[in-house]
Amino acid sequence: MSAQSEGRRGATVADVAALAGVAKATAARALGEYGAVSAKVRQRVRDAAAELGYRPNEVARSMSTGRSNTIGIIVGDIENPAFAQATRGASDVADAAGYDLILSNSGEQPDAEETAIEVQLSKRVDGLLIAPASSLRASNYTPITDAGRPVVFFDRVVYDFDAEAVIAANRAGARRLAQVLLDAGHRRIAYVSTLNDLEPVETRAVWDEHGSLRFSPGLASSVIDDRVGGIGTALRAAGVPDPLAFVRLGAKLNGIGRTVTELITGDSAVTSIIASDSVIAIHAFRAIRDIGLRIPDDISLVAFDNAPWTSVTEPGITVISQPERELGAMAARLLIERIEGDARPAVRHTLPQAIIERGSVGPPRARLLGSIQ
Amino acid sequence: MSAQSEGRRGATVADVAALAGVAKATAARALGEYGAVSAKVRQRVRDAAAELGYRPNEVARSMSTGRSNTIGIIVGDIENPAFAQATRGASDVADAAGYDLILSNSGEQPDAEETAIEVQLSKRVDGLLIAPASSLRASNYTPITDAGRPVVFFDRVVYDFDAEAVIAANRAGARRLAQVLLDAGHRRIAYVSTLNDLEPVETRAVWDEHGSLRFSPGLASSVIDDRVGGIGTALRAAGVPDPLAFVRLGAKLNGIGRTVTELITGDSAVTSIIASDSVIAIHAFRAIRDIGLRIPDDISLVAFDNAPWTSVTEPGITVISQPERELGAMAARLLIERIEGDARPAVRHTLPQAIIERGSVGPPRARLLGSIQ
DNA sequence: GTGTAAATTGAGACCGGTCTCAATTGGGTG
DNA sequence: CACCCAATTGAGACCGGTCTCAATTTACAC
Repeated sequence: MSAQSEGRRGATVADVAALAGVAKATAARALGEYGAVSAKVRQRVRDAAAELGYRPNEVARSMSTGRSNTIGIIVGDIENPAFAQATRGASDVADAAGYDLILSNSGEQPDAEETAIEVQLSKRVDGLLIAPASSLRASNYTPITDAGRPVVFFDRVVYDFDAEAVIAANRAGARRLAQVLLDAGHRRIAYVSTLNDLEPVETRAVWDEHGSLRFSPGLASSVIDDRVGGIGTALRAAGVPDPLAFVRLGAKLNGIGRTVTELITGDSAVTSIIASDSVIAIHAFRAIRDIGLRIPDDISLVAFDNAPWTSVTEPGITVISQPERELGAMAARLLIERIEGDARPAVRHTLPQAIIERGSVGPPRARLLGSIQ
Repeated sequence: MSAQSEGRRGATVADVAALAGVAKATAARALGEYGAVSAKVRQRVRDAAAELGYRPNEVARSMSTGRSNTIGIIVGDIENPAFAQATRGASDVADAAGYDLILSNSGEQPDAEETAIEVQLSKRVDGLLIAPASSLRASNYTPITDAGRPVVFFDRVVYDFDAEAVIAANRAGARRLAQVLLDAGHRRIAYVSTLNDLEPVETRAVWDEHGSLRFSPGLASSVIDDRVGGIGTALRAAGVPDPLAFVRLGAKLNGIGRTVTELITGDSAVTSIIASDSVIAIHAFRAIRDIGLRIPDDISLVAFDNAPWTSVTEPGITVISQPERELGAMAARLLIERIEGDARPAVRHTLPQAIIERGSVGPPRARLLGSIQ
């Protein structure tokens, strides 16, 4: 007792066995619910365990079984509500199946992600759930399969790595969002994202036989790749001459306002904006208000990500809502199946997005520049 | 090589030692950077390790050192942005110090929290970071100290448990928020929280010699305890007769609108509302708009939690912003210090909150009931 | 009462590191 | 060149479980 309160090492199977008067192996069987033990002995062992306050040492168990009942999850930034929701979904599934989650933030840096993976593998996680920092850097993930561990990607895909993935139907969602604007009469539609992709998008565009826009090589984020592709496809189908003219990648967080202002008031004279996420949307919303324009009368604004605030502004913002939580949950389910033996070929699962139409889309207004300032 | 790609167990120190032609102990020393090894041997071992693709097994290391370099973190719900931010803060600090985070969600259920703690202790975490599900249930945490592990609470405090804690200055913040309303002339000030506390608050109120409001026993959440205490103290100091009259705890998420509507239009005829968090605030905001009232002309609304949307509504909402990230970061710092030997007596650290005044507070308006409907 | 198969129990190796302790090697000094 | 002390290396125990295999007990049939 005093030993216990002094923070000493807790009781072990050997201690329990000694108190119960049986062999270590027997006590272990009774405690671990494996192998055959007579009812009488089991009870005796359990009583002994209770008396000593025995708590199984999972580290030791992992040591001999090679299984840790732990899953590694690597997200860009847990503060990002999308990742937080996906993590919650994964956590609930993992929890129900008896797994724990080791969380790492990559900060969207492939190098940081690489070390995070290394650390997690060292800790002998049974599998990994990853929102890839870059869809282009397949080399980050080979150590995982080399170590014989399964990995499931979520939210994003890695182009040249054969692994299960669960993503949202961004291409369809983007097409839908663009269509809403097109239907309202817009032709000058901008898309703003913070994705930092070095090379210009235009030169990589490839239009396939169905008139669908693809990129080669793909964009650094498969999400943005799908969205730009979907928007471009929709615009071109509607006969818009240069579908990629108003795509703005690589916006800096504190430069979004300026980017938006330029798009609206500059030569581009855009009449509507698609924000790639709610952070961009909020900056765009403020920028539009700051230059004295009104939504949807002067400018239409739509966005990905059904953030709480989009329903509370006046007007509410038309958005695409993402199945974030289910993304994480499904990825976790798939991963656990693989951990427990499933060896079917990897497939990419695509979860539908929903459009939530609110009041931020109206007909385009003729060039505004003159009336401003 | 083929063994590796077949997902076989990786190389061990013994394998490396054999290849380098030294004893296991020597290889371990060279690899683990402990003990003395000649430069020549160290190089030979490193080369061998590289050749075999050796990756240290942290589980085995934990087994013999008793240290896991892992910290358990238990939050109510990682989807809650406050917890997500605190977790990020903790994660960054932990990461820099070489620790990993095992994340659990308690769902604010003390029983779930108890099992989460049990599991984490079984995994031999070096210490725990906990946002307590209940400030009243100290018994949940005795297993931690019994196991000789340190624990640091954050966001909330546990009244009868002696452990380090990092919390925000909610009492001061609440007083400040109430004062803003009092200064604008309000006397009928409501406070709405979803905290589910069984017993009525009034009967537990204790006014100390300085005129400060305390509760005995304390409220189930020390955060709400501090806030109600702060508000009550401010109201009483301003001569408001029954400071607790419009405190509404236990609001159900989908009943917030009704609660708010009743507070405004019912007998209470409240002229201002303090929302305990941004979710309540958003419901209140909508409810107020739905009954056709305007902020701040008809009703003043203030809230805890500087959620993004509060800056984008018209008008913006006056809020108290919480140092969430720093809460987690500081808690992690303190925990790691304790893990690494610090044994100073536990203290409670209080981080300041900031008030952000926007446009949601105006002078009170005379009873509105007649003009509604 | 005896034989046989099944059930239960015990002994000890093993997982992959760390760590203690003794043995060996090496360098410097007189 | 012998001697002493420090540095380096090796052998093997240990952490706390699991698991294999052999020994022992039990149950049941004849």
